Amino acid sequence: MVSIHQRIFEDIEARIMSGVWLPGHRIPFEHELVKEYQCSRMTVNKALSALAERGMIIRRRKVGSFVAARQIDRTVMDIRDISTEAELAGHDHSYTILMRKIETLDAATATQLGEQAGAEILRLQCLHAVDGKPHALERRIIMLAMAPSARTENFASVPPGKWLLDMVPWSKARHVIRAVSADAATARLLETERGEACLTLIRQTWRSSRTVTYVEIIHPGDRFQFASDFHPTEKSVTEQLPRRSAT
Amino acid sequence: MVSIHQRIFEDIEARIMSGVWLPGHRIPFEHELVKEYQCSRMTVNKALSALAERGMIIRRRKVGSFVAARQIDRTVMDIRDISTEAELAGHDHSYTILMRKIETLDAATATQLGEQAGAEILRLQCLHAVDGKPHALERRIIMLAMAPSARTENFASVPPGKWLLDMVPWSKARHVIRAVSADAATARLLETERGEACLTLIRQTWRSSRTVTYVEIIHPGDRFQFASDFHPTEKSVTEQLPRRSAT
DNA sequence: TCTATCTATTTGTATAGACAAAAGCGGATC
DNA sequence: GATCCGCTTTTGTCTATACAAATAGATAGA
Repeated sequence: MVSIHQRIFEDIEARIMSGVWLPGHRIPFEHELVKEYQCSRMTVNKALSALAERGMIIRRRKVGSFVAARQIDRTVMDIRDISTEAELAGHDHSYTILMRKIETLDAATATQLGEQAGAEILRLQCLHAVDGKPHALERRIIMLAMAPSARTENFASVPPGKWLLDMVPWSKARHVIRAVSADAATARLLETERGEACLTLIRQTWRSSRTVTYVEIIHPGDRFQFASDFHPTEKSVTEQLPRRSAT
Repeated sequence: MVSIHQRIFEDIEARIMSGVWLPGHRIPFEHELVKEYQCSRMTVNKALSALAERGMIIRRRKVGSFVAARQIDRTVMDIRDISTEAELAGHDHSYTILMRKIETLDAATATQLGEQAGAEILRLQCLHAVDGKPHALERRIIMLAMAPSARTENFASVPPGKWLLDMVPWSKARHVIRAVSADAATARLLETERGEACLTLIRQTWRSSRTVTYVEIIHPGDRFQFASDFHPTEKSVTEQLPRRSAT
């Protein structure tokens, strides 16, 4: 039992995905689809608007709707908290806080983060293990002004990444993935060779244009990779249970 | 000049993003918003449906609409063709085809790709340079059964990645990002040290569950990184000019 | 020839009204 | 208490209609 607009959506989507309608091809005008599907224009419009919203077609007044140039290579990557990721994959996750101290932001780091030097920060270093083997080294800075409750949190039971996501709202995130060679200290902690290629994820999150946290997560290259499947068509169904209101 | 449904959308979005309405919070019922904005229910419905489509709220009949749990850490990563990327950044891009030969798929590679050994493939190796410096080594396999026109294409004027995107439809892609140490051959081509950390992107694309192409793109770690900004709210505006129809 | 204006077409937005589907809730019954 | 039934609320879909905005193409004018 599907609705009409959904059927129109899927019919057109299928023709685009299968290559029957190639990029640039003009999709029937709304009034033509109205005739074809025996429904009102609003219904057709809803279907086409959804396709446009999804980037599959482009619509221009007086001109028509066209199959969009292939959305070349934009992919959605799930970048999860390590503990969440390990759990999902059915692995065992543990972590150790190696360092936790409150200091003030030095000039160099401040510039790097785009913040004022002298701001009070919590600096954390944390070693994650999956199934007993070192899996990632986390170096984190938390701006205490943006997350004051971090001052008294010892992260004994919840790892900092997860804790922050639950406790501190953010509005923008920046991710950078790079490959670096392990320096001596990192190699020792990760139980790998010095110079070994490591996959580093850097994440900086902001709330109203002020940094909330900055973190580097360094994975040994032989034990970790990012992967994502991408179906250009798929809806992002991320049903999240609101069964009980948090009032 | 914004439409009403857009204003409703943005008002609610802003309250969610700022943390005024936390996850689990009940959003006013449609009829309440109708009163507040002095508009019809269809208009309110459009705004709320869009928010739901975007995953920011969850709607349940008879119950209401609720702010969704924070979409923790899903980020959209633009993984573009190298030449496109370079152009966008205003850099100069050139490439050399190092190898181009037609062979049959050996057993090991076939297993890796999930295809039948013995299939005819085009094997390519291509060195990309940006602003005159080696930037990436591309090792590609094209399944000739899925892209027969590749047989006669010499990729002299259009790099293989771009050519494939334009010419060959695909329905699914898989991306893997990993860090590896450069072996001797790779290091020489990329003009870097052996053992240097490299950022490798692997992409495999399928059409109707058969591989179209498989490619490894190896970047020197000191000259490349993946980066993406993520605003949980933002629409994915990928305006692509259809000015001239390709009929 | 070039420019400004008009016109027709297509999409975008909005409305009021209708009914359907889902689901919480209370009451009746066993 | 457990189960079923019907009531009510809220969202989901659809229609018919209307006008606005954009704009390609035609037309008129300089």
